[in-house]
Amino acid sequence: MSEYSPKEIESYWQNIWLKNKSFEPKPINTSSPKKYILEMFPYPSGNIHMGHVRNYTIGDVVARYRKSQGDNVLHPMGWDAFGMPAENAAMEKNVHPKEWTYKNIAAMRNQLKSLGLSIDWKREFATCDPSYFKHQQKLFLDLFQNKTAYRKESLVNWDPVDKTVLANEQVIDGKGWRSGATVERKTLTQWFLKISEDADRLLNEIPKLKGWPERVKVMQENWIGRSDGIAFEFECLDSKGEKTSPIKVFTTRPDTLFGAAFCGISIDHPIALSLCKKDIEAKSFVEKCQKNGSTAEAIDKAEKEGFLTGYKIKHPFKKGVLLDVFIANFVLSDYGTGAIFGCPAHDQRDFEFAKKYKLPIIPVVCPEGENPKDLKIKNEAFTGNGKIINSDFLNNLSIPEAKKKSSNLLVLNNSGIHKTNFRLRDWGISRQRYWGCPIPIVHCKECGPVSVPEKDLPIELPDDVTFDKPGNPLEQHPSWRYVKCPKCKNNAERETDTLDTFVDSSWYFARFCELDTKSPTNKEAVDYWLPVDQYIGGIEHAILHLLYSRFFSNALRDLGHLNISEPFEGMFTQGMVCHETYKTESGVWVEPSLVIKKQDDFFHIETEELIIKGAPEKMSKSKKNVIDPDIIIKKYGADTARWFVLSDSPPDRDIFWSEDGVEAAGKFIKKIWKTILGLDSLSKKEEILVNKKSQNLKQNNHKILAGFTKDLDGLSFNKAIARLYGFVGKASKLRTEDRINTEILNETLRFLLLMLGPITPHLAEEGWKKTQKKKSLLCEEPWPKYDKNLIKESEILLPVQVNGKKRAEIKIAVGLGGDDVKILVLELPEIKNITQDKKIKKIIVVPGRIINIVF
RNA sequence: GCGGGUGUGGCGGAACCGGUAGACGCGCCAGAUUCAAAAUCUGGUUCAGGCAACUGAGUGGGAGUUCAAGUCUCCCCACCCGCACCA
Repeated sequence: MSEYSPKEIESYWQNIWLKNKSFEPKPINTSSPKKYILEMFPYPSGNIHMGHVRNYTIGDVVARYRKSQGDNVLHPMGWDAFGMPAENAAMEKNVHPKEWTYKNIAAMRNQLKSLGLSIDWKREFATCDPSYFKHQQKLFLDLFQNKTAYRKESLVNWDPVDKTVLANEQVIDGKGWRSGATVERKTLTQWFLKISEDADRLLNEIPKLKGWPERVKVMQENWIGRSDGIAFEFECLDSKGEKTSPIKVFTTRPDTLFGAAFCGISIDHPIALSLCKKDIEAKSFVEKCQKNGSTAEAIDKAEKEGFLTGYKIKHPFKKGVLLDVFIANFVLSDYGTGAIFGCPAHDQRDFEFAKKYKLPIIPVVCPEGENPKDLKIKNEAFTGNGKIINSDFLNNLSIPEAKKKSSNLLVLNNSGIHKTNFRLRDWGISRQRYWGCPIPIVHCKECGPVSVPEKDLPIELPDDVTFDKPGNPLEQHPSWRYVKCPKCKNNAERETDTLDTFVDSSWYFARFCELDTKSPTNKEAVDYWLPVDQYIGGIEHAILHLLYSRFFSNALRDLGHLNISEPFEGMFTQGMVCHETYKTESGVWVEPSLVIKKQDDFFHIETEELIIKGAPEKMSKSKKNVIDPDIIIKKYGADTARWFVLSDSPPDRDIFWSEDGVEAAGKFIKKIWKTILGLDSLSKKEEILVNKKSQNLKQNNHKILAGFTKDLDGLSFNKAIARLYGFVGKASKLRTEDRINTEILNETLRFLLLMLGPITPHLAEEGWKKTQKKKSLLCEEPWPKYDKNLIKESEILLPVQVNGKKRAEIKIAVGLGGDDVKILVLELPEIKNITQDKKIKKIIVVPGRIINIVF
């Protein structure tokens, strides 16, 4: 075959690799170093999209390259298969979630295989396989036993029509995204994992994550949000002036206590709750606050408001001073103690509150260089550094000194305790849904929540369910739901909540190490393979998935399933795949394939309407700017698609899909194929003599290979591909009359094929078979070695500057010393012209770099 | 508001430690081939001026350090992303 035909060769090689077990790793006792390469597993929506193509191509290049470098590579694939879309499909299309999911998996598996990925498919599993979630249930029971998993009441977004709990992002303008019903705040008993207990470790280990992008680490740090402060008590008087139980507050700024103007408590603080029972106004204020949404915008817009309770607190340092206690809408109930003291001069929220209620604004920190007497807090609170003023015994201290001194006093006199608070809350894992991993707990009136005995695992989902009624079908399935208590054998009920799908994806990477039937992980296998050396996925999982996985690894270590706490040694976040967007004048999105360009304007192919070209945006169905990978693979082949998503842009940046770009990639793939055949036929000419051109070619071979290797090591695929363009360009120009030495030609061809291997594996493999005498597979070949001595030049072209401006070039021998170079340079006609009668101050010679003449 | 990132030709992007700015690709222009087109091949392409050799300007803007700055320092500007009443 001389015509390049991806359709035939791609599926041919995919089958050969599979038959040959090329991508199954060697046994774990091998002497070669291990490399675990993993891309985030996909949700089986039914079709792969370009984001997957990019993600999995990047991973595949790394995996294939590492393998050729002699590493024992694990590169598995699976399915994040539980979750809402399957239930939505069940409701909309009347198809069972299980059937829908497995059908999608089958389709997507084929699509992924058509990309020619070096996956060990033997390890494939879906999180909805009972053989997977059986072990997850066991893990849950372990976590329940060691009290990492627990139940508590919590406020949830409740959709009264769909009878389900909604995630925050499913609440749009206070209404359920599907039903449109007004969402209620409801208290439900939910399962939680104590991730907050691990907060310090999760934070402290971030700097150790050397192979992670800086921004992901910063995002996690912010998310965990540690703050160190002090919790202490205010003595409290009720509206009759009688002493009641003290109010406990948390602050990071005890140094500003002398600026305190009020005390704020949250709407569900015990004092607020008891007040609501007696006071209608208090009650209506609290209700008003509750109605206000919890979305970011609602919070942003909400004015700071409070309700004067009549309670007063005693200032701990100022004898006889009493401050009002307000129920305040901006005090969070689930952070700190749900109560604060307000210092308007040095906290923006307190400042706004004080303005509204005309409370005193006393500055207690004076910025450096300002006169305390002139100091006025006008439009915003001052949160910067300075010296303490207006604060009695704290005066003239620095902020840290004042913090220390006031804290010590609070510890002595006001039950103060040094405390660290985290923004990170415990992880709510209950979902009132059918298509998720059942929680293996039975609720018994006598015994409480009881673990299902291990021998009864897995608790599978019942198949005979319908989705015509709102709510969780598990609740409406009596034979599944009503069981005997494993402990006392009395009537009891199964837990009908299922697990958040983030639980499924928090340990799948450990399961891939070995699909052990007896236990969640195989100790020997995880000890060998983990941590994942290179994890690759989208930035959208920068916080939750990665944080949960880090937490889970540590929890699993405590349970003896692993011996690492950090699961991902290297993390890489690839950019999105974007495409131009088109809209009609009335704002309706239009598919790019329906748009035609005439001169400088765009028109609809069918309706001939004027079309407005919008900014390139992430491919999404709603914007109708998706390109189906299937179509691209059918038209150009997988190698072209792989080439395109790797070329042009660095992998961590967004790429812009363009028809011209793919077209060009397709053309170049064909050119590579022709070049392979050309080199092959040239190399049959038996040239023994080594001429200048041969030598140049040999040097080029080794130079390109050295650069290409460096690029792959640094994940700079766009640069690697740019090198290949040059390499192939040069190789394609070689002619019989050049009389290139056969051995060197063979080397050119061999280097080319091996470099192509990770990027366009089918093309490379086909070329290998056709041109190399060895019967081996290219994907089993070791990476070629370049000769460092060959890369060194004997002569180099150096730029010559005059006063920092390039004026000439000079070719000199590499080892030539400074003074010799100076003499040569001054003889150059271009330089003579300029320097003529001028006095030269000095000549700078940077060996191998540049020459600069200064006058 | 806080935090992070980015800014280089018409476009995507190269440029190691400060040392020839614009590699490579797209697009565009010219030529070869062809009856013609497609495909392919060859060459050109930062901008301005010039027939040309050449000259001047140029990495978001401004200052600075240096023989030399896209790269280092300071101050601005624009855009993107994340978080956001966390006391």
